[in-house]
Amino acid sequence: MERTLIGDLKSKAGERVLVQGSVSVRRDQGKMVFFDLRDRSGMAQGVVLPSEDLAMVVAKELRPEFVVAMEATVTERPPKNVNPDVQNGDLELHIHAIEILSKAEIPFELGSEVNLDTHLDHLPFTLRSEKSKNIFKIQATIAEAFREAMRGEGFVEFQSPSLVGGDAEGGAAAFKVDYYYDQKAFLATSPQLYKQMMAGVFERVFTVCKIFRGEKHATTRHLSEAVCMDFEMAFIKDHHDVMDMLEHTIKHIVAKVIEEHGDVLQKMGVEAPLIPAKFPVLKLREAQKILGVSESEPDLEPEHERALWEWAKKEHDSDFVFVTHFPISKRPFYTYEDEEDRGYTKYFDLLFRGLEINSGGQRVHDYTELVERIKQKGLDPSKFAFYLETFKVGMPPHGGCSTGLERMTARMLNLPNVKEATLFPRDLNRIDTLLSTDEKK
RNA sequence: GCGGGAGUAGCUCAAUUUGGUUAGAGCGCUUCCCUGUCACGGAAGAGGUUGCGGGUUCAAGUCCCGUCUCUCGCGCCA
Repeated sequence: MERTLIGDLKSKAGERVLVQGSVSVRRDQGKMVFFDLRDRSGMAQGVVLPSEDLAMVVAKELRPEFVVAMEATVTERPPKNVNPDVQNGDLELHIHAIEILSKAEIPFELGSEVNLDTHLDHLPFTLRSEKSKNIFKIQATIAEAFREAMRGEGFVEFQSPSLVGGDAEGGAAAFKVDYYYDQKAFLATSPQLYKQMMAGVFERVFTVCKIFRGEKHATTRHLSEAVCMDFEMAFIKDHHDVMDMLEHTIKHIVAKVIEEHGDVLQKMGVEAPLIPAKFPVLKLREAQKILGVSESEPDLEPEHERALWEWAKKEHDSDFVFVTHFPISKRPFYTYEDEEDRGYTKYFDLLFRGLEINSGGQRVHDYTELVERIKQKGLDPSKFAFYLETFKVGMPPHGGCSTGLERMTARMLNLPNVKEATLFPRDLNRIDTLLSTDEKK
């Protein structure tokens, strides 16, 4: 018999079907046994009636998470037994035969509220909970919507290398790789330099890739391994072109998440993001003035970022706010200085509900200036010859930005810790062990 | 790395400001009862070296020191 998905049972009333899935709960009534059975398409109640002697023997053995195949007749429930609060509450499966495909022994009830640490220690199990499944389905939608928006604007997706010969940003701590005999190698902390090279090839490019940062700290917003959604575009006027493009992609992402998962957001008690007609934009110094903090600080502190969210909500009905014009001294060598606001950059951060989820801006595209800027940072331009060739062979004005996928997911769903929006989070203390077969110790 | 908080049953947590009998609860688990449950219900039961090491005391889950782990905040950043 062909497998029938639980989501399709409604159209099979009266028919005998084969369903396969996992037992969620068993309610043993003595002479009758009820189950909730779920598969990828949904949940339905099954019942083993007293007349089903053979099935009853197996039914008594079943426990939560047992994987089973059942032959059953799809039956409409009598009106008094209809349960309007659950999926398929108007029908049930009258079970004739049960085959146990896999037994299960679970550490605790699936979906119970556990501490983050416990959740992470049992990921193969806890990721199966409704909440986790919803989080990562939505995350998949975010990445998909990003790609959609990019393709719609003529961007070409490319694959960025993870093994690189140096640390592009200079600041972030890179993981060293011991492999090459005579060259240093690292895991990429950003696709930045490759993105620029590719903008020279296709004008408009994007990538969704892993980045690795070995920063020695533990916070609710940092991971050693994260996913970034980056794009880079040529022939821009200035950073506002990048911001407009970013705003367009964010709006597309939010709209698609609401369209496909609006009911889930509601069930999770999460409000849809506040999207104004136009995201508010503040220069760093304006933001500092609003917050009443010193305008000589080179960046905003997390506390200030959260305060700025309050401001954006109140003044602009927005969960998003751009902050631009950070001092050039604190930014990488490729950052474009604003000719009309010397000492400050055509760069921005995008804050979403008080957390930096994106940063980007216009890059230096003039070869001579770039060499000069590398020197100013105390770096050796000859070490950047490969990258610099991009500009030597002619490069249009360009810019781009990078969105943290986990951060965006976490803010979208009001998850306090970004690790909750990461399937298998790695940080200073955590990496999955007990995977290898030859671990003898 | 620095600073707060925490570590008690499989999970989530209690254990009276001021140390005191055999460390409790809910959920889960095991066995039994139950023909309409849907977080089923009922009865009984198992389950703990209170993270680890040391100390103070007649007496330590509780106080002190060390150590490990988790968690939150901060520098940095996606």
